[in-house]
Amino acid sequence: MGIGMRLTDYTDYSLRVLMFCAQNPDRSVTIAEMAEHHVVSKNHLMKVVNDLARHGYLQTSRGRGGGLRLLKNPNEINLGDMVRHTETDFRLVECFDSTINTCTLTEHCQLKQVLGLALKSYLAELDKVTLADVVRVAPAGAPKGSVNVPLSAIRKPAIKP
Amino acid sequence: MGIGMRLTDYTDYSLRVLMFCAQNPDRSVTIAEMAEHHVVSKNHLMKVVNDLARHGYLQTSRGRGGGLRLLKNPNEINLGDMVRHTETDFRLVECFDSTINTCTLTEHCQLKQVLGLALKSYLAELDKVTLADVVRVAPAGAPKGSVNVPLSAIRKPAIKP
DNA sequence: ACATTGATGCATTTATTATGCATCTTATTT
DNA sequence: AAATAAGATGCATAATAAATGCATCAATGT
Repeated sequence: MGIGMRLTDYTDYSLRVLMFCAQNPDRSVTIAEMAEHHVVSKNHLMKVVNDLARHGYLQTSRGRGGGLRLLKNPNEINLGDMVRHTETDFRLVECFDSTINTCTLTEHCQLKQVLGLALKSYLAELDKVTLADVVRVAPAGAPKGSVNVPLSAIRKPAIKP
Repeated sequence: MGIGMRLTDYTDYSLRVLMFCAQNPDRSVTIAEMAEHHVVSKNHLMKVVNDLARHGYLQTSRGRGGGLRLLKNPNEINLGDMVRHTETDFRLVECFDSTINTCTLTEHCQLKQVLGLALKSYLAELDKVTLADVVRVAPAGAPKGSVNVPLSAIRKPAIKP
């Protein structure tokens, strides 16, 4: 069992899109291009890109010559914020709904608070980091255009004794 | 979208089982009892309990009068360890599998490390806490035996603008 | 006009989790 | 010894969420 602390591919691709844009600041990149590069469906990236645009990360333009551009400087794009946007469900254990809860444990149970602190700590760590920190420009002569591997192909089953 | 940082019900119930046992140190508690109290299927709890037993948290005994007992002191049971046991998938973004990866970004991409640090920070926070910290014994006269609500009944859809 | 590119909504597939069922083992009680 | 009360185990099914695909529309440049 366990889905645990895993982030969605959605978040993963959101980050990749931003990284890709950050690495190509001098031009418009297209969804098709990234879909090919990352071996994801265009449709999936569409939504990712669309969401990023809605959140003000990207400027998009249609038609020939169109594509995406970062609207912010990479060093102004915070990973914590990103993850807060793309990951929607931070429910952890919402075992105690105040309206219906009658659990005896509740009054003295600190679980919720503890997990809340842990999550806070997780995000705080990401808050320290910007896109610029994770994307370093490739040095001249680095192999370009190599093909990426789709996430789905490299999923390894969680090993559990 | 987003499953995000949510812990599984499995983890949630694991914690609840331990908490329940911790609150009844003077006797054996049964799975059926907890299933009723927490409104979960016995089958589900069976696995939870079984796993906890395998990991040395619980002593189980069959037959009439049997049930569960904590094998450790609540203050020796660490929440970080617990979560590491019950949550199996800490993959985050395993976008870069060394054996097949040819992504250009990889060499200069710090994403993995950054997310790793964040996770570390999350677990470190839980490492500070023991079962004893989250379970405080109810004061005399507190209402006993009130009924809990199954997680499935209180799931609220994630709201996203 | 046409081609290219993103936008949107809905449908489908896949993965994972949660739950249920059947059967077996172990212990206790009578 | 038989009945009963527990947990152990494996397989099957259902529920949920995520990933992907498809169809159609809107905008923009040539």
